[in-house]
Amino acid sequence: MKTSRLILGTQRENPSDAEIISHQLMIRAGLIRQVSSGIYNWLPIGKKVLQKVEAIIRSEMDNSGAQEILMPMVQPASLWEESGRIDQYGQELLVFFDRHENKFCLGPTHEEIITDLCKNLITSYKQLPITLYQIQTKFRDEIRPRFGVMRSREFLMKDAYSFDLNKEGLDRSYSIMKEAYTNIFDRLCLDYRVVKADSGAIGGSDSEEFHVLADSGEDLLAFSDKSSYAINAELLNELNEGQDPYSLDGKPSPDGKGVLKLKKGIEVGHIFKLGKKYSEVLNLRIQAEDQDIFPEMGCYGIGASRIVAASIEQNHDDKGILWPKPLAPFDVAIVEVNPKNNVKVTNKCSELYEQFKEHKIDVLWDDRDKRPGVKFNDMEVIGMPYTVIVGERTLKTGEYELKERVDEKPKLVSHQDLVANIKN
RNA sequence: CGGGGCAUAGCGCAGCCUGGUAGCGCACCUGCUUUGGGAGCAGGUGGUCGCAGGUUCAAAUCCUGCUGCCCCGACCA
Repeated sequence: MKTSRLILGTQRENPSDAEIISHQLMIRAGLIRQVSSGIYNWLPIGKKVLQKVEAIIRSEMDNSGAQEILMPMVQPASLWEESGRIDQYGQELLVFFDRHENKFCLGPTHEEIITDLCKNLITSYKQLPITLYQIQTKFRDEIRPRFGVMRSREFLMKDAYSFDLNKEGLDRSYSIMKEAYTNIFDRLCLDYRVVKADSGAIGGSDSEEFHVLADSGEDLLAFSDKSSYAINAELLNELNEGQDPYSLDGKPSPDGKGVLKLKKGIEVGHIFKLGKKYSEVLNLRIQAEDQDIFPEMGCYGIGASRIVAASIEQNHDDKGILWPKPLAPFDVAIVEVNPKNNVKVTNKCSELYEQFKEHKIDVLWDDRDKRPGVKFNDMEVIGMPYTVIVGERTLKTGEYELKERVDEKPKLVSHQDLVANIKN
């Protein structure tokens, strides 16, 4: 891709209404533009990053044996009435009517739909265990959307649902999914923690949250300094009858080992053991050997769009985003210095551009007739992991200037090392 | 929903108090000069001043109502 054709959408100034760094940078780097409160357009660069996140999630989900499906965003409200959640969810559920005056809602989650689907799809216990997942747009009419895509009303989510014959099976499916989550967040290069959590409106028994550590996080997490004990402070607080969560700092850990330390986290994943809650209420009955059973269900969510913001919270400097390589929108940028001055420079860029493409390196060639500083700044704010600088200065030497985003200055490398470095 | 703030060009803002031709910087377009860290000069494009009503000869500006957006709180797989 050449920048002369790419809709970059970078901006020099911070938007006045963005408070946290990831929101500011997502707009300045041209990842998103706001449409309405909590509703965003994803521009080309942002969409590419989002797709990288999706691809990692998809590959680990597939690897775990889960099967991808796609469920509708629009759901009949009758299913929510049947499950009893229409009142429980309240106004966060966006309800509307079609031309026949039938009541529908925009799906904030899909337990009802998937359970209903499986009523016809799963005809025998021999088909269990099964885990189905989708990556899809959700809508929750949040009381107060904020911080860009961090807490938006419309957002991209991976949600998975497991069905097992019994509790032991559910434990297995749950731990398989937990392992898949660990792989996913590792590959996403996030600094995260797994904590015990409140299962909230989804219901069920055990539940754990995956939190990206960041000062801008909206959740308070408590960790023991001597053991692996970790819990959402909100939940611990409920157990301790509503005291100030911050007062937990320094208190003895409930597991008796060490004292509690507090940190803020961004919830990017949540896994639940639902049990029979939905299978019973929606009457998902499956034939087993000697009697019908209600399968033990689990559900597993990951906020894909939120991960983009969370990654930026952990990876930025005063110049812009510092994407970890697996998330970067491109592998490398070629900055062409003063394109109009010297055809040889352009020819060299063209040659490199083709070579990168042959090596399956996703390359962005900044061929714009702009001053070098403008290009450097643009490539830095969007967080290109590598930039090759091509200008008259180094053209003759036969070496290449390769600048890593995290480094102050470029280093001179041979052609062979250039490709090797970028692919590493 | 309670409290606070904002709404004027794609972005950032001034003008409003004291009514009288809608402005500045950045971005964008054209030309010339420049060229290794956000260039200079000259010319240019782009606005129902959030919406509706009112006062007035005249409203971005004064009055009333509404809407949208942001922040704090409550809430939140």
